[in-house]
Amino acid sequence: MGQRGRKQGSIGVKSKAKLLSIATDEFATNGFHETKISNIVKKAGVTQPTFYLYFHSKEAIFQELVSHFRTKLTDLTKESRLESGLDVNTLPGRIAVGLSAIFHFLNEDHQLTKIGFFISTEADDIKSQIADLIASNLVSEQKDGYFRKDIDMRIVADGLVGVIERLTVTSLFKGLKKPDELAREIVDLFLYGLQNQ
Amino acid sequence: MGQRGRKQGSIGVKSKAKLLSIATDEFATNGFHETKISNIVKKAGVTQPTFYLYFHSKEAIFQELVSHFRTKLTDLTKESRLESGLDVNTLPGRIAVGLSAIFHFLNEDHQLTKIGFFISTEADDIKSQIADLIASNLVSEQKDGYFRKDIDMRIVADGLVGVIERLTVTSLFKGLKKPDELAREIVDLFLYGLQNQ
Amino acid sequence: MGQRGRKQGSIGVKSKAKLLSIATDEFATNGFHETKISNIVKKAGVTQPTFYLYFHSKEAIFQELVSHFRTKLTDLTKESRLESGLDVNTLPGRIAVGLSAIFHFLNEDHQLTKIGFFISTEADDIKSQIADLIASNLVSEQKDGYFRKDIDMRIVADGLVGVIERLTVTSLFKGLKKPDELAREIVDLFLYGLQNQ
Amino acid sequence: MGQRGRKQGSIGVKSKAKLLSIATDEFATNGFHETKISNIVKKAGVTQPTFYLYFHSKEAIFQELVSHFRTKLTDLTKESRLESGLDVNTLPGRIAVGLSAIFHFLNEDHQLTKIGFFISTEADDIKSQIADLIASNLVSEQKDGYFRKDIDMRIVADGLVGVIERLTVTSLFKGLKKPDELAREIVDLFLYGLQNQ
DNA sequence: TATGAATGAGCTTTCATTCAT
DNA sequence: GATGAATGAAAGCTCATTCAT
Repeated sequence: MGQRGRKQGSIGVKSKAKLLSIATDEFATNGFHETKISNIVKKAGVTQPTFYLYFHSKEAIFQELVSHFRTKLTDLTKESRLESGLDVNTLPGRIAVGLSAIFHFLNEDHQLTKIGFFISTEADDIKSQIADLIASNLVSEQKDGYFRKDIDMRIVADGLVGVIERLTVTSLFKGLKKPDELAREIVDLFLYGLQNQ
Repeated sequence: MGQRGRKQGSIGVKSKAKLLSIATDEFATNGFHETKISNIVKKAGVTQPTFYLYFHSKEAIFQELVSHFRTKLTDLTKESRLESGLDVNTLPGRIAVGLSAIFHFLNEDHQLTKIGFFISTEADDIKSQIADLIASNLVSEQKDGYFRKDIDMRIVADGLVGVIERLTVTSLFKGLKKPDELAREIVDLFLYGLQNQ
Repeated sequence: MGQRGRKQGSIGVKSKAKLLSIATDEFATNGFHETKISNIVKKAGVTQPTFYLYFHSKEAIFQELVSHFRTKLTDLTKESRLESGLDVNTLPGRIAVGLSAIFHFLNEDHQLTKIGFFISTEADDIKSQIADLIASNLVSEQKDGYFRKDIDMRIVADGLVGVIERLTVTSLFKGLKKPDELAREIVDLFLYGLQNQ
Repeated sequence: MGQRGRKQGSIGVKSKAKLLSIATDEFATNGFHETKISNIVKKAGVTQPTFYLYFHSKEAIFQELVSHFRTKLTDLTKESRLESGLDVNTLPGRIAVGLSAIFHFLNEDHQLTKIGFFISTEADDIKSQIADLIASNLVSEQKDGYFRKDIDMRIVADGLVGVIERLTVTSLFKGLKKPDELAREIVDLFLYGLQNQ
């Protein structure tokens, strides 16, 4: 551990934050392997050993970013479960709120989202975890009579994660839609489908 | 004329095919950077210079795999456009056919699919291209009156690609659903939605 | 005046002593290069700059240990010279006394002995110095008629140092023999040899 | 392993031998840590990767040297055991022969001897192993009636190893004595002792 | 008497790639 | 069609040491 793990004054905290922020950019832009510590520290205006004052290794700083992403996202997903006894008319709006919160988070730091969703080796695992949470929410909501019963919620949950992931980059990141709009449109699609009514 | 301007006899063809096949496995399993040429040639039973007889570079062999994937997938997508004047009742089945063909292809070579969809830098680009094609199909099908008009087909197309991508790994690769089932369920979801009718 | 020209109060003295003691353990256990200042200070509960308050450098603290060892050992060796006019019958006992004192010292602090005898670059030099002193003792004792004249006392002295060094680790440190026993047995061997009389 | 372990032509063998020889010098002169691979390859006229073509690591090349030393020395020691039924008058000569062979080997490559006896971490272990072999020889020779029975052969063996080690550097390496002389003098000392007869 | 923060200098190791044969 | 041998270029990481406070 060396000096890592000792108390840090405000200067140290600032240095570490700067390194984290630059690392986020670099990892998101160039991927893990193409990101060089030498480059990060150069942009941060410190030397290589300083980097190792705050992070164990290249893997460690990357992991710190991924873990933060995962925690935030799973928390938001958990919070999106709907209570029972809701008026069916309010359903679309209520679902959209949860989804919108997720899109807000994903939109907050594009670079971090890229890392968590596409760059990290855990990306797949994270998406599965989110899908699990969503599936569990959907099943319980299905039991509450909010949704039709003849559909496999595992498929819906996985599909929803795919939709979120894809629209995040194609629509949200490009500024084509705002989180709330996107949430509303997805809810519309998933609730009512494409059929000509 | 093969790679690098040399004529290749059957031995050369065999070596090249072997290298390609092993490379597919390695890239899919370990990613681009963790895949070492030294490892590929060891498993293929040839030396490093032999590798360079068939491929310009590590990038080149990787690109060969990705391009193949992209071509096959875009072709299949193009073929899935529906002609006009269809009976609306046959619609779900007809859509499912196209989708099923795509899942069949994705299921054919898991490793190649992983490369094209998740490992390659172009993954995002490929998905966008597929989404473009699907969007164009959907819009024209929408004009044919097959779908409701008050929905943004860009969103639907991107979403569909996300659904395909995600369910490919979570369901198809794990053998939980067959291509046809998966196609049918997705069509069901996208046509009729989740609402309790 | 202490190290580096500063007066040292009792706290400083304690810190320095602690550093020295921990350094002894570390150097003896891990060797010079494997011993990290960062490790020493961590175990001592101080920071790196504090270390440099008491010692110029890693070399300096090491040197302090080695010098102490050397001084003590050479002093003991000098004291072991026998006066002339001794009764030949008391000879073995008298020699053993000197040798025993040396073993006592070597046994006092195993870690320090390891450093002085095996780890330091000067180890060889120290042993040569001891051998010189012993040789000079032996030659003068030889002139006093205590030993046979047809033997090269340089060889005997060097050999004796080798014996001391080796038996220190193989016998003394393992607690197999006490200093006095060891001294007596060595004297027996060196005086009378292995021959079947 | 990379390319290591493949068949090597005569050029490769030469490169490896050169690296080994230079490494021996460097390790013996500067110790393990002060020896830099960069220095070894510079002196060998090759680049760093070439080094790793032949050796796994710095540790590995060092180990190769130490193992060779250990094997040679233990073999020689085993061969020095005396058969039973010898004329007691030939004893000193016969013992000296074995000892002389050992000194010849130690004198052959001073640098390698330094590594095996003083630089390697295993040095102590090697000496113990040699002492074990010698002890076993001595005990069996003692049973054959070649030596007095009232002496602990463990002590003699360890002592002898110390004597060998020390005289190797102080006498042999400096050219003060030849292997045979040295062997003879040591035998004289160990058989008859210092006493004035 | 002590520390938080930082660094200069350097080391081992890796890998894609190539040349001569 | 294939190989033994070699390399250019760099990357991650470590450590003793110091400055400002």
